[in-house]
Amino acid sequence: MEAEAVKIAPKPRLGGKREQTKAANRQTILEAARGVFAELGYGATTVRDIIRATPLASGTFYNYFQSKEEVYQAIRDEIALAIRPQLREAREKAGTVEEFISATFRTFFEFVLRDDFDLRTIRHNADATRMRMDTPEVIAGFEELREDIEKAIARGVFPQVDADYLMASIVGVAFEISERLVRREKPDAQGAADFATTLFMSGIRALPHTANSNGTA
Amino acid sequence: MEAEAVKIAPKPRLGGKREQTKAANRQTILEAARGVFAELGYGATTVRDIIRATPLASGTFYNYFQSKEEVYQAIRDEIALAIRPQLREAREKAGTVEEFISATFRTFFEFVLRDDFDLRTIRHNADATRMRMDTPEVIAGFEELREDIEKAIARGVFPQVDADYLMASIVGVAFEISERLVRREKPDAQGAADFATTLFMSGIRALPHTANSNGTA
DNA sequence: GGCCCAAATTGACGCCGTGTCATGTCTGGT
DNA sequence: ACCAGACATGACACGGCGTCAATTTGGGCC
Repeated sequence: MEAEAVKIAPKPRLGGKREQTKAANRQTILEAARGVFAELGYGATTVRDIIRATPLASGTFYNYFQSKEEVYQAIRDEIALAIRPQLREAREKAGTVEEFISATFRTFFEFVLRDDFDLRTIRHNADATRMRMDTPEVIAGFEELREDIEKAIARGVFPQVDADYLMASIVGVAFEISERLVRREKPDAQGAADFATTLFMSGIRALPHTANSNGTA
Repeated sequence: MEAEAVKIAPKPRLGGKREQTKAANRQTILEAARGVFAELGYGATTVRDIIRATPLASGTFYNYFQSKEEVYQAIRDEIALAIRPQLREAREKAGTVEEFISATFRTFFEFVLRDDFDLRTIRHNADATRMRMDTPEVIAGFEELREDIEKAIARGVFPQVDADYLMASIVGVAFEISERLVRREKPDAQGAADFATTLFMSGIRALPHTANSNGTA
């Protein structure tokens, strides 16, 4: 028992060629997958398609991922892990409800406009069907939002509302509006954030009375 | 050429056994699919699984649907076609913004609580991943909502807001809250509708200050 | 009833994606 | 130089996929 401790810990040197290759292969697969998902759409993509877009052998794929679902998850999780700190930071700075809400929406919409993965990937679904998948890290982001709301309530910044439903509402509005936002001719993250913020702060009647999706007066 | 016109028009008698069997087969497949989707989850289900839950042969399946996606679409579309008239009727009666919003949410949440298909089907996805698919008829329902909002604006009932974003917001809140609603120990459609309605009418600050998802004071 | 054609059903078939595993190759430690 | 273990490889067995020639069924017609 005591002697084993020496053999365990396979010394993961950061410069080790082994680790380098592993990391490189993982990235190769992920990048190939991004391309294939974007080209064929998630549904039509097969693990074989991903491997073919790679110099690797089919067996190698399964050393890194169990299925295309897991690859997709990894990609989405990467995105979620990139935006979550930004959202947290934006919300932490908020001293008022309005700042909290406004910063959340603006950060989210700006990120969505920069990241075109979702758009290209999900759209290619057959016909008019739309799809949305929330991976564990995305869902964890939802929970973070709920926690931040609860903290804000505890600090007295927020009224004492149902944090779960409020989180759900923010998430729902953020995702659905962003879907329309990216399709607009001149996508305006700030405008979308203003709309959502006003809605949450004061309701429908306070929304700007001029804007229209077509720009028609 | 001229004689053919007589033969065409295959006389689709409503009592014809042909039509009856076709309709019955279609229903058989749809019901089997509902069961299999609920049991295995959408992702894991194969067309073969659906056929096996049926006395039919594999080839027959393809006389009715092209793929499991199409079966799923048919099921969702059926649901969408069932709720859309209810939503339209509820909104048509509305004389004020509040009635419009309130009726939409209440009707939707009550329907969701009655219909357990989504819940059982989508959940079974591997791990924690969540999924949502919007079929054409569902999307058509979104458009109906947008039209109703535009009509209400034209009638002067609604302020002149961005109907597209407002529709998206209502849809997003409705779906995300309903997801939480069905998981609550004592699901309360009216309570959820009140929450959403208040949010849309007057914003966060007007939300009831007592409710909490856990019921903890 | 008997006849016929078209419509619908059947299930075996060829194709392809899946995940595995025995074999081979390379890395890093001694 | 040598070895052990980690990793890559691709052939393989399995099963789902969509098709299609053969068969059964339905109904119009006499």
